[in-house]
Amino acid sequence: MLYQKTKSSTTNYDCSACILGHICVASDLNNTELNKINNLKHEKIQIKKKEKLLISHQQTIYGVRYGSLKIQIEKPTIFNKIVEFCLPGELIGLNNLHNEKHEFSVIALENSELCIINIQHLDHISQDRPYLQKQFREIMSKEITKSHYMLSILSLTSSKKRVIAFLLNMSSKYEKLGYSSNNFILKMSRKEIGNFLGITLETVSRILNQLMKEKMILIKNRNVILKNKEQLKNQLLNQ
Amino acid sequence: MLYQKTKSSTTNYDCSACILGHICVASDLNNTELNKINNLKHEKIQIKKKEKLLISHQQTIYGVRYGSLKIQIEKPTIFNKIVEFCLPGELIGLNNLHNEKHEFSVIALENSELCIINIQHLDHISQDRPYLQKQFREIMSKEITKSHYMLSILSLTSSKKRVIAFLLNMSSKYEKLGYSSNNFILKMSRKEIGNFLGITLETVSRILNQLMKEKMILIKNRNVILKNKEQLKNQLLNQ
DNA sequence: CGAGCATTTGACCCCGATCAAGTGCCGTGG
DNA sequence: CCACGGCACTTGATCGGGGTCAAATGCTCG
Repeated sequence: MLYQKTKSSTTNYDCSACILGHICVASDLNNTELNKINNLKHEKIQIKKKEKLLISHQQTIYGVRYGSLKIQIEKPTIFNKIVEFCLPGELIGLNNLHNEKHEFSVIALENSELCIINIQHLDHISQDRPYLQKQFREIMSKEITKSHYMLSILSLTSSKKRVIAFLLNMSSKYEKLGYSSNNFILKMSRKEIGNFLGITLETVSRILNQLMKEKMILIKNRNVILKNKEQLKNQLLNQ
Repeated sequence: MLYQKTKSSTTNYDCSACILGHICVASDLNNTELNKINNLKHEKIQIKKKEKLLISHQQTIYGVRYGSLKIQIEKPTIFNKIVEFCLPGELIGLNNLHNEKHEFSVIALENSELCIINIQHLDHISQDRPYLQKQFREIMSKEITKSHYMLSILSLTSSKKRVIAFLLNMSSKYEKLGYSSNNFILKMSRKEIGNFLGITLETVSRILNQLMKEKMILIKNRNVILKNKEQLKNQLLNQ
């Protein structure tokens, strides 16, 4: 189940042709600029559902082309804590651009494809393009903000609020991708949601069904419909 | 109590003369390089104990020169969640280098001094110094790693583990500064620790006293002595 | 179609939140 | 310098949310 990079099928492709260009590293670039960085050719990698990619080397980040994945910390002290779920357009490995020991892994929740971005290569082409550096810094900064937001969610005492925050978070992720923000399919299990939120899978299940009884959502298996997003948001405000 | 930047006393000073040079943005630079960036003059700011600095503009980061501070998210939905305690040599504002709305504040736990680093200025001088960009990226990446570590702590179900992780975390911070890692003074209240860890102040108090009874620590008011760090670390591993 | 995982649901119980009361500590002002 | 007010901290009692264990049912994929 462990996926070695060397075993994987990789292909060169052109950044300017990437369907994710507008939300990826190359975002905010106009066509002229996009053509300029055509020389940023890089590989892509396919990961099948449930396969695991152990991240060890520090010179690479990954952009999700399609699919969905979970990022989990690999530590003896901490039982495989999931810190993030990633959808297309998101970057993986921003937490790994330094020398301190820090192991984590990427596991595909469905068949997925990542593009492999060599950070030195990115450095090279951004040397005379300061806006690229700025843009990359902004992406990293947003990542920190996201983590802080998650920290605040995990401090919300009630499990109900955690689950609601999770649903709204997934909703906004799908919205960003241009999909319906009220009607989506969860790619992860109740157990994985629980891991992510710091609660048990039974509690996740109970709360989802409670929210359904309260007519705020509809949930059948992993199909979610948010019936009343405003009411959900209000729940986060209460006391 | 709200501290306006315009009201504050600021002074220009020279980066190469900063006592924090070796752990600040200029870290890993040799003396020759340090001289090169002498033109990175910038201001410093003094914040008195309990004073608050609201961060709004996105072009600035702050380096702690001395003192200690807490960083908290300002959101209507979340009651002033503390996401970090900062000691000298740490950077503040890395989560704010993007355009998305994101308010947070810095509150001094004791009289402190920050140096104000204009990010555009930093950009300017690092344009022909790629290693500076790389270094800054590494610092940001570490910040993400730290947040992920905190996320995993907040998922540790037991409050006891949270408190132990907090103590070990503070210990390593003081160690990095060259102070004793087994004997330090907490600058924050039980309430603030509880906020940070997502538990109540009463629970913090009870657990600290429990750890004392178990002879792993000594604590009197805010003076902490770690008597058996190995045992503390083992507590995190158990089941 | 069947094995094994995912999910639901119930019962029980414990950890930690909440409320409350008392003590300690610190800074300010008389 | 002392007295006082208010915050910080401790400690106790109670209670409920959510963890744990268990069993049944539902899905999914080989």
